[in-house]
Amino acid sequence: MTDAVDCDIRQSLDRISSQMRRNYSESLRELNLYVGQDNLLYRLWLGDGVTQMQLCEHLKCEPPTVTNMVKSLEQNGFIYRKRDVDDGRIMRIFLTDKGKELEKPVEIKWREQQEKLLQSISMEDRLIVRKLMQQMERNIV
Amino acid sequence: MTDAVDCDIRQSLDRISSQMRRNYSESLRELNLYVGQDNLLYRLWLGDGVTQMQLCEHLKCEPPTVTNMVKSLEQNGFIYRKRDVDDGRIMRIFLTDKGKELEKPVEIKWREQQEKLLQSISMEDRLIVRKLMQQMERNIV
DNA sequence: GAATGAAATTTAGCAGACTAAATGTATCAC
DNA sequence: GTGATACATTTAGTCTGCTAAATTTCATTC
Repeated sequence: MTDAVDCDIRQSLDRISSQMRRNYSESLRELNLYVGQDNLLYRLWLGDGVTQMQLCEHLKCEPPTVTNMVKSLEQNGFIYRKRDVDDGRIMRIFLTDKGKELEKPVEIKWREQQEKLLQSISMEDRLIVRKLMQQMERNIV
Repeated sequence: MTDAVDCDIRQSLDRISSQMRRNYSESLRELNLYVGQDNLLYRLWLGDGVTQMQLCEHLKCEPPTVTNMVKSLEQNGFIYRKRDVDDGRIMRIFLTDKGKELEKPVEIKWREQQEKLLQSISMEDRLIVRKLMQQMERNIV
């Protein structure tokens, strides 16, 4: 019995996150963004001029992944890169106007998807789920 | 407030599933498998000779993804493909001995990861989480 | 039975994600 | 200042995942 529940939770988690990814992907394509790029831009909306290593930490991914994402976003005119004047190893990433303009529309898409995910779940239940998911996060680090 | 919780849940979900993916990936590399291939093999352990379309449905992904996964698994000697005798469009996928031998070791890895994810969470809470996640699954289809 | 349409798979091309290895730059010790 | 080491980024190559379009085979309809 224990096993069945455990297994269901893992698989359920998997199905939810991959379906969410598909939904976000589809939704973000309307803004000419690929899924994941929104999260990189989000870090820049909080304040740009950030290094790629800082983006790595925020996105929780490896440097080559950031290199590719940054390249793609630059080619599409959402950001630009500038080498640091004091430390030649460092690339600093900045938003273009086109990149800044996406903040509001992306926020709307996020809200829509979140509401869809949690519809018909009460506030109490949301709090419980959040607490337990935070525990899971600590468990798997 | 509502927003904050919603957002936390979405992001938490994201962090958990990507961390889980990393953990599974690392764990499965010891068996010479890439993450996701275990799930394809699982379908074959239930019974092989399955078509690629059936694998699509099981993995909930698109045909080209299955083509690539099957190619990789075939090259590594875990499975082989045979064209259906009655319908020349269909490829049927079978396990090799090497593929069959992975069932137990993969099951152990799954159990390990699941236990890690849910440690220190009570049975009641697990049931609650499962119920709410099932609701989320229905929400986002 | 030839043409049309539907189904299963593949190809090409792109994105996120990874590892391993290379490059370029900075720092620090001697 | 030269050499060793550490750090930020890039390159090359692989995998899962996708879409769009091509291919092959089957089924239907006229």
